[in-house]
Amino acid sequence: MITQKAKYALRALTVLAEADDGEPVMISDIAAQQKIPKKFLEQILLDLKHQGIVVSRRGKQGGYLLLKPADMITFGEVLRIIDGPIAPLPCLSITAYRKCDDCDGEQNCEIRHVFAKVADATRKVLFSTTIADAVAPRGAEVTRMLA
Amino acid sequence: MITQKAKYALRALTVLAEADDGEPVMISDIAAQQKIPKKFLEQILLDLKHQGIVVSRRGKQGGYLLLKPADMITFGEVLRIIDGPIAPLPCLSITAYRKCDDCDGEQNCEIRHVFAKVADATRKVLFSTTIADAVAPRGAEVTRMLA
DNA sequence: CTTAATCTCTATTGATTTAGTAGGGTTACA
DNA sequence: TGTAACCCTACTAAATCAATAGAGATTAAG
Repeated sequence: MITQKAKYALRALTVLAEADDGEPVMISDIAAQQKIPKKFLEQILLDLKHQGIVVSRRGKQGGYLLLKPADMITFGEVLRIIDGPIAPLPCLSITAYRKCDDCDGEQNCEIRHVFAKVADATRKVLFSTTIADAVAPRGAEVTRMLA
Repeated sequence: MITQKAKYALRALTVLAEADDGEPVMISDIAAQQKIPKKFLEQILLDLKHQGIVVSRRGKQGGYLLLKPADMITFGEVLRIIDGPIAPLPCLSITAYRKCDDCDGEQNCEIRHVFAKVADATRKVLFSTTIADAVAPRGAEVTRMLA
């Protein structure tokens, strides 16, 4: 299960993706629109800012904007920032590798082998889907495939 | 990330799969062989027993045995018992479906749509791999595919 | 029939994570 | 210079994780 926080982050980004270019969106607007507790959303957007996903403008007329185009922001990178490693085992994580203390001999660990396949399949989906895909009207994906 | 408990469960089952047919294996032997805290393993095996994965014999010469052949026990069903739902969102769970309180209109929820693909991919791997696969010598899978 | 070995079950515990809340501090537009 | 907005840190209640503890039930062996 992904955390509530990650769900909030993804929803918030879709709001930013739908905003007019260069027009900052206020935290309170995003919170209201997506029913996200405002103070919690603040933290989330701050994280996303620190990790180079969004930028902010302070003071009156301030708010948040996407730093990169929506079709350059993948679900995978957002999940990594908010929820941490994608991999189901520490010894399979790309960003936070840690040897399993029990299984010695990773090459021979069949459990690892199975979960490596899970991790691959998961990454394929998460890193090939972007915020733009989440905003696109229904059927857009199919349309793109036929083009 | 799967829990430590799930990893222990899978390892314990591979030990049972490797035991001679009809020969019960004691908790302490499994614990020693796989470096699992014995009392913790007790609980795990009890769970697996209640869920019809293994059977036990009490008293002297007692121990645990697989209830089904190892190639009929999938990683997926073990994970469900120990860690709960496979799906990354409650609204995608087969065994523990729960409507997301925020996203109304599941058909139109694009986040759900993306994670549905993740869930499908994960299930494909987890329910097509069995304890027998985890015990089989390296390369067995390839051999089977070429046959 | 007693004893020791073995599984059975429930409760408890400490650490960590999750999902927020709280409350100032800082910036910048008007 | 006021005040609307983001910035940042700390705190907390509840749940989950990874065990540990200990009494009870069952069975094989002597």
